[in-house]
Amino acid sequence: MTDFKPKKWPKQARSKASFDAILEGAARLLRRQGYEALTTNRVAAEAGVGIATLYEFFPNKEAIVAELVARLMAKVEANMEEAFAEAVGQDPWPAVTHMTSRAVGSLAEDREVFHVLLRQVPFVPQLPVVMETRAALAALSQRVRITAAGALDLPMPEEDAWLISEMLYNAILEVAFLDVDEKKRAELTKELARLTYRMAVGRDPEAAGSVSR
Amino acid sequence: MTDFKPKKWPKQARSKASFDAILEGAARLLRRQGYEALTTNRVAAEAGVGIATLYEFFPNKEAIVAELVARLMAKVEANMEEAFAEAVGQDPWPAVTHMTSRAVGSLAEDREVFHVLLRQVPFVPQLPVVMETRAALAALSQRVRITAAGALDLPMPEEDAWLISEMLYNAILEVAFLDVDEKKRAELTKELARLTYRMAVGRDPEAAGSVSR
Amino acid sequence: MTDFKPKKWPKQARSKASFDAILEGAARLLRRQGYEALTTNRVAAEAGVGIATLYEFFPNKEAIVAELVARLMAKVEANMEEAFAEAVGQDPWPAVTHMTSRAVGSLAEDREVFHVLLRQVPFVPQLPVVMETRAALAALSQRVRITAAGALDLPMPEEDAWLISEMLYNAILEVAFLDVDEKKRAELTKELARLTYRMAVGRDPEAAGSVSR
Amino acid sequence: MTDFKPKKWPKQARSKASFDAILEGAARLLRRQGYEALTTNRVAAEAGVGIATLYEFFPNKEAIVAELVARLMAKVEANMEEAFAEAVGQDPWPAVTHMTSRAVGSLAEDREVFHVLLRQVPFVPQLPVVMETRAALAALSQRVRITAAGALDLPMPEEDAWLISEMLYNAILEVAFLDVDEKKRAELTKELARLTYRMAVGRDPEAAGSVSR
DNA sequence: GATGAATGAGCATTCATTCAT
DNA sequence: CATGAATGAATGCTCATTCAT
Repeated sequence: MTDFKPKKWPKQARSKASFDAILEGAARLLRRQGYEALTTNRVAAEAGVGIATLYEFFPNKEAIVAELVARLMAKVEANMEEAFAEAVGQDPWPAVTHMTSRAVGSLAEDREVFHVLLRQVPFVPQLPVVMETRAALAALSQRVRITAAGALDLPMPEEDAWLISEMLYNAILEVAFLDVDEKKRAELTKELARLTYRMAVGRDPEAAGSVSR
Repeated sequence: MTDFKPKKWPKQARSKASFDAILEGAARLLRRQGYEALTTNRVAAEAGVGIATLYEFFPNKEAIVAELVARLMAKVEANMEEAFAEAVGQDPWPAVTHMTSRAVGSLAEDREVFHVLLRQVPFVPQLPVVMETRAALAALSQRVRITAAGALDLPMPEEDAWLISEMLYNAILEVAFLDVDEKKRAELTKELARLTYRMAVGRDPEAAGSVSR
Repeated sequence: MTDFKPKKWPKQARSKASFDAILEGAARLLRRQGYEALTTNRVAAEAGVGIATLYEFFPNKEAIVAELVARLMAKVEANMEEAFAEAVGQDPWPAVTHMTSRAVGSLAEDREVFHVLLRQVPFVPQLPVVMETRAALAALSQRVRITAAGALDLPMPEEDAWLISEMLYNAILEVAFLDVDEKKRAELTKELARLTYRMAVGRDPEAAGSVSR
Repeated sequence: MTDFKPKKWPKQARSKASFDAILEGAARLLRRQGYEALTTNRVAAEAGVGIATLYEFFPNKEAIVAELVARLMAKVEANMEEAFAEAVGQDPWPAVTHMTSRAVGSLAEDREVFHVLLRQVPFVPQLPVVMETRAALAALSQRVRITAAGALDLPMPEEDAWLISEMLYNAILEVAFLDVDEKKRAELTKELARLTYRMAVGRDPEAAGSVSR
């Protein structure tokens, strides 16, 4: 029904600037006032472009939000892939710690915007780009469990994996959304990784005798 | 700013009926059309009362939603308290299983409404009644850890407890929101309890020997 | 696609007044400025009601126009039926004169509005109520030909009847739309009747030896 | 108020092509979507020229339509003049048949476009070029009456001529607009000529004996 | 206690037109 | 000669809320 894609992509430098200004204006508005206050006229005003320019690029309000989500998620995904590459070959415990930290970190950079987008905008959680990013997270927890030596088998591997990824995803969001200093967030992130490890492997990563290999 | 309380409570049977009809109408509309379609005029029409009657009882749209949330949450809390009472004296593993199951079950009864309310309405997660219910869950995970014999110590008890309750809360919601048959939901719920136990205690509840190592 | 019926009909006297004011406002605007100037906000302003009141009764602009057409056409049809009753038993020539005159007269009363509606509004000629009124006119020319004694047969009765009614319909409109005094219009109307008679019967109604019976 | 003339006429071949493309684009759009869908941006897109190029040639939307009308009407008029020349010296009945047929034929070629232009665009019927073409038709009916031997006198020659030309003009349009095969259209056209003859002369062109009574 | 008619501020969206390149 | 990015005034329409009955 609603079209979530831009009408056309900017080609010239001049239109690229307008396009970006619109997305930045929308982000600023979301951050300051929430989704209910996001109106197309306000976005245009905030972006410093005419309302008609906005509609030159986007077919409707939803498409602006969707494109903003896509851009933000692209950053998150890039971060996650980088983290994944860095984690290759590491032991599972440092690996999960590192990746969780990168996930939280990349969301925390724009935490107010992510908070509004992911928790207040009805259609955002169903956006393909969001679901794909969640899928990447699901892979993460799987990987931990499989790599960890002596991991206790879970009786319903598929279901447990789903549950763990749901829990991890939501907890990552909650930690990222928190308005705390970075030290505190880092502590929480480490504990989150620990709890994930406990779920996936069945014991504490730092318990005596738990070193893999 | 917004007033989340009813203007006045119904005294006579006649007004009680209108009051209830409004809340039920709102719930039906949320279930069928989501929050975006919830308008005061439609609620009144769906409830079969005049729009002015609606405003006789509620100062604004938000107050209707808040009161609906309060009623639904009251049921959840009642269920949880009952479950808590039943769990007294049980071992931690059956206790957490039982309580998780009751939590999921009471939310699943009205899952579409809860889904819309808790994930699409901006102000609902911040409503006191919701935050209180979440606090109850925090207690649950704490209790499990403390009661379990030989539980592995967590390095940041307060933070870990918060994280576990966040994860449990969100996962309970996700499981309750799922459109699956009750058998499947029960399985997922049991696994959710297991994962919570693993997080809180540091080992699987059904692992051979109940003390790690 | 578009809905041409009022959303709801006024029940109380108060709303009846608003409903009528809207239609009258629309008519005034059409008369003064034409269809292009007919905007919902202007209609509401002209009618002296709030824009929301207008939308309380009509689902869209087209429905206002359609209802206005319906009301005007009802008057025309009533006039035509009356004229028909009066013409029963008369000779064809006075009968067709009389009926043409009534048709022209009832359209001329609101000639500017009819002009705009029937010649400038894309969907009006296709409106059922308009097509029905035209059908009534078709019957008229048929009747003349059949009743007139010694009428020369037309080689394609159906097609000729259709053509005559098209010509009569359009000429009635043109005569009614003319901005002339009533005497002049009456003269033209009589001549129009004469020409119609000539078409249908094949000779002049006042030619020597042309008296029927 | 509105300017109905092109801003400038194309001189070079390149601009001639743009100019023509714009008019053809407009015609295609009118045919497919009607006047309401005719926007300058769409015309430019359909024509494959930039919007600014369109405004290079035409001062506004109306001028495009007016020029399109002028071109179409020029074809009709050319046809009519040719037909007139061919009819010189013929008897009135074959003459009127021939000319009516040519009129209908030239309109029918572009019937959807003519339909939209002449019945849905407010200012088109008042355009000088249209009124001139109508005037040509008035001459036709006059000519028939005067040339026909033993024509019955009409009491108000001027008014009757005007009425006949109105009726003929509108009927020609209606027959041309009809979505029927060419054979059917030819039949209707012949009957239309017959009815015109009957109006103008007062008897059927094929009645036994060419003098009434 | 209950009603429904009435409302205006505000929203998403369109369109003819301009102007710098 | 040609362009496309940019625009603001204006349009159709919705919605939470009030008020006279």
